[in-house]
Amino acid sequence: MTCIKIENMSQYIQVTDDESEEPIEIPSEEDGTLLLSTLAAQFPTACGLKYRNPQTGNYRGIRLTDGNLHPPESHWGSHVYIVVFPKDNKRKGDEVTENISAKTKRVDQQKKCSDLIVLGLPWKSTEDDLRNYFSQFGELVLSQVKRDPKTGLSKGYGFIRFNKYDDQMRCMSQRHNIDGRWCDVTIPNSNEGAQHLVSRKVFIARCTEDIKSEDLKAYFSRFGEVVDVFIPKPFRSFAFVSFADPEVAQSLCGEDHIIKGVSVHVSYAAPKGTDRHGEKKVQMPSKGIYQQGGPPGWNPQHGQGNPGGKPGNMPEMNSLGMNFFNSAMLAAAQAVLQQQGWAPGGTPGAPPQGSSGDNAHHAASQPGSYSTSQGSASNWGWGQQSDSTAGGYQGWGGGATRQGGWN
DNA sequence: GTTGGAAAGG
Repeated sequence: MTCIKIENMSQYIQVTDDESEEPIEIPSEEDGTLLLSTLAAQFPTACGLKYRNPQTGNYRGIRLTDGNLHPPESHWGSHVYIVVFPKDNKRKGDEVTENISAKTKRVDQQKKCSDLIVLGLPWKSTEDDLRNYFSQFGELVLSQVKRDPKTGLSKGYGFIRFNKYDDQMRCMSQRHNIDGRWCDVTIPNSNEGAQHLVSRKVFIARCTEDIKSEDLKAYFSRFGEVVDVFIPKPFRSFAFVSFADPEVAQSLCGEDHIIKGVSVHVSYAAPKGTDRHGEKKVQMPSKGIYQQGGPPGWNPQHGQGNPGGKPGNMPEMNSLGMNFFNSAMLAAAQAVLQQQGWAPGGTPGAPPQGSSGDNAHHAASQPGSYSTSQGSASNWGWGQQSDSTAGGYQGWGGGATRQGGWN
């Protein structure tokens, strides 16, 4: 008489703590029971199991004796079992709906998240540096620095991703000083998601050629910290000014200001690549606006550092050290200011952090050294200004805006 | 006559 050995009754049981999620499969014992300890290995505080009875739609509890969970019939079947946790004081219904809505919310948050590009990184920044810095906004699920595959050198940008949309939005809503460089975080190749953010940047119309970037910075700094000025070359009678605080930018829009005796108009900076009517600009493929027949040239010899450059505040002066404001103009300007309710001189927010003679060195050793615009926020470029020729860069702070983005 | 500068993932 032979005993028929029932071979390996053990099976994998589908278990989850959330019905809206993928179950995990955990093994039963050979006698067909499931050890609570096996369950607890996956769900540490679990105290039992239940499953939905397909006939009634009700939950059924699983028998538990001595740390063994017993299959509802002779076997576990193909049910998906739900982990039961100690209840605290909560009513059952509350807990279930709470769990579900919390989970739904989390999933929603994740779905709304996207990879974010970080532009303007210091050359030396590593994945760890990014992670360390950006973790202050929330948990990161991605941190990478793009490098030249050959040399391994950073290309000066990278990608991060948050788990929570809220974290992502908080992160995108400000600029970041990473190791002395101002960096922007945006959604790559798209404005979506950043659309509702207010621009930090204003468009300055009716500029004259003798309004230099340092004039603009000196003037607009009274309203708030100016983090970038851009004047297109060749001269086109307009400029851009970016503030650390978007609200400052917004508050100036629509106003006329007198700078060096010239009435300039401040308005919203249209997203790049559109004009003020929001029309997309079409550019002939072969002819760039920069130079004949080629991609925008990038001039490595310009740039770098700030030869005789003088950081810090200077009054309304040009590179020759002349004071542009005669007192009549000053009075006029201040009258305008007062009429507009502006208090001169206030500069809220942290000052640009200097510390980056350093980057120039890195930059110098970079391939293709497009490091020109990576001047530190504290570099004023007084020196560059005077000998400026075509193609010269004349801002200072780490390239505030990039293609396709607000700033 | 008045809307941008380097880099956007193999």
